[in-house]
Amino acid sequence: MVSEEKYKIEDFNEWFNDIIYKAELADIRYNIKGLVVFRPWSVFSISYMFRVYEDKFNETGHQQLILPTLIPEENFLKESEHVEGFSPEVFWVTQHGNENFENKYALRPTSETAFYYMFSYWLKSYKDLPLKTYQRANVFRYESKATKPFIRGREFYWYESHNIFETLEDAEEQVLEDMQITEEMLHDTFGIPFIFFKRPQWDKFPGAINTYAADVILPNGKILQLPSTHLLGTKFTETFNVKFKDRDEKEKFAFGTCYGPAISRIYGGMIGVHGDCNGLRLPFELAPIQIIILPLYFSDADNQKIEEMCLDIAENLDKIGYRVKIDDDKEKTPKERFSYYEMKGVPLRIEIGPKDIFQGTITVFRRDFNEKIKIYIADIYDEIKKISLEFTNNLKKQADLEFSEKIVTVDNYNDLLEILDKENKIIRVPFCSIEDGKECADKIKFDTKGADIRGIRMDFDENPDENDTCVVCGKKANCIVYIGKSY
RNA sequence: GGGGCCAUGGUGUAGCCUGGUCUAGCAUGUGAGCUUUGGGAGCUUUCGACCCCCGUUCAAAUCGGGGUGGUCCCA
Repeated sequence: MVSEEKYKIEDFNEWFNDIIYKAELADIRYNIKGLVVFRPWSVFSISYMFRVYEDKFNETGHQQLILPTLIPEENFLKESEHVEGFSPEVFWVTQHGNENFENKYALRPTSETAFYYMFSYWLKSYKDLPLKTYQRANVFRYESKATKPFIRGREFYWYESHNIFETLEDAEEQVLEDMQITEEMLHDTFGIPFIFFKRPQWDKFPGAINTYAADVILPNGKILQLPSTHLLGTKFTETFNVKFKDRDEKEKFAFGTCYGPAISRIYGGMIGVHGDCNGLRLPFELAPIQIIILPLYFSDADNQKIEEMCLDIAENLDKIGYRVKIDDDKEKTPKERFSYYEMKGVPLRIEIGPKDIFQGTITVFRRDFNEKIKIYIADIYDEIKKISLEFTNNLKKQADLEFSEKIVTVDNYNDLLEILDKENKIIRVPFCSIEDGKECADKIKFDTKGADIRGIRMDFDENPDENDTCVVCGKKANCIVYIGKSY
């Protein structure tokens, strides 16, 4: 692995590819481009993410469904903006055996056109609303950009939640709930800082009235879009004839939202945000092994006693409920085993050697601070409990600090260009409008070779001063936007 | 969609420009054995590779064409 922190910042791509391979997260040698094999170490954490997300959906009144992977072309073609947005990326299933299907089927790139087709059967009365559903699914998009394990694959794994409501206000409430869920999952549970933005009108989900998305900043300053939620209004309900009879006995179209946390991509983002020059760092709850115990044998030591102590502690920790493993591989020196488990992101490592036996201690290495501490045997379980409870929060605090340092406020166009060109930073500036400021956005994109207006933040109100002007066109600024280059 | 770079054992690479000496070097890994073990151990031994097709040539890992795959940058 690398010896300098700056490696991760300056050559994040190399770091990422390296860690994917060395920590055995994914195997990219599967012989279809953009489709990769997820290996046990990543699958464990990803499964955990799915579970906590599922609990959260259930808790907030969503019902779980399973819909088919194939979507008939006729469903897909119904909503024109949706078609236009997704068509270039759709995988089509066109034949069975050697015979062509009369009408082809899409491998779902997203499932609005499957859900709304069914909603039209299910929705009859205002009493059926709200109808909040979700499914766990793999979806397929033929990405033309370079693919990257977890971050951008042609098949990825997500939850998609599709909800319909009586009123636009109810739907808007749902968007807020989706943001709250994102905060609790990504930030509180996985320790990933982000900002939720309302996207500019020219950068919406195909078929949405408004799009809101969480942006994460990777160590190289590039932005990774994580969960997004979309206010669909009546676009899909009108297209699919999803109507209900209201209290006033009139038929009305329901109002829809959709929310799509791509778990595989969240995992990729988490790896990037928490990792360091020694490899992965995983939140305590997400680590496949939470505590690794290493006996340090010496030819002139009481190795049997060391071994017994390791077994004893392992057994007790296991009873308490930690995921523990002993690695007593005598072929590998301590150094090698240290590095290996640090690289894999195991949160805590217990070392027990002759010195520990002599002193009545164990040595604990904690991956959140990368430091070793001595703990007296009598205090082991209390201390480990304490560390385990604060571990994830420490990762989160470190990530929050890095995140805040990556955002720079500027008030003129030259500074904006300079910083976007030279530093791995996100810019915060006054801007004319995310409704009709596309010309200014295009100019920025052109001048900076690719930076986008990410939108206005949703977590709190942020207004420009009276005299603030758009850094591009000089008109009165009506919003504060954030600008950066995306993955 | 446009452009650059790359493809050699399980992995990372040298060799390619200037074809022959390549029976393909090095590191790591793998199997066996001994000594080690508090921050990627040492010795002995074993196994293991030139992406595919076509062409040039007496001769191709090396040159040319095509394909496939990877990777990075730009829209």
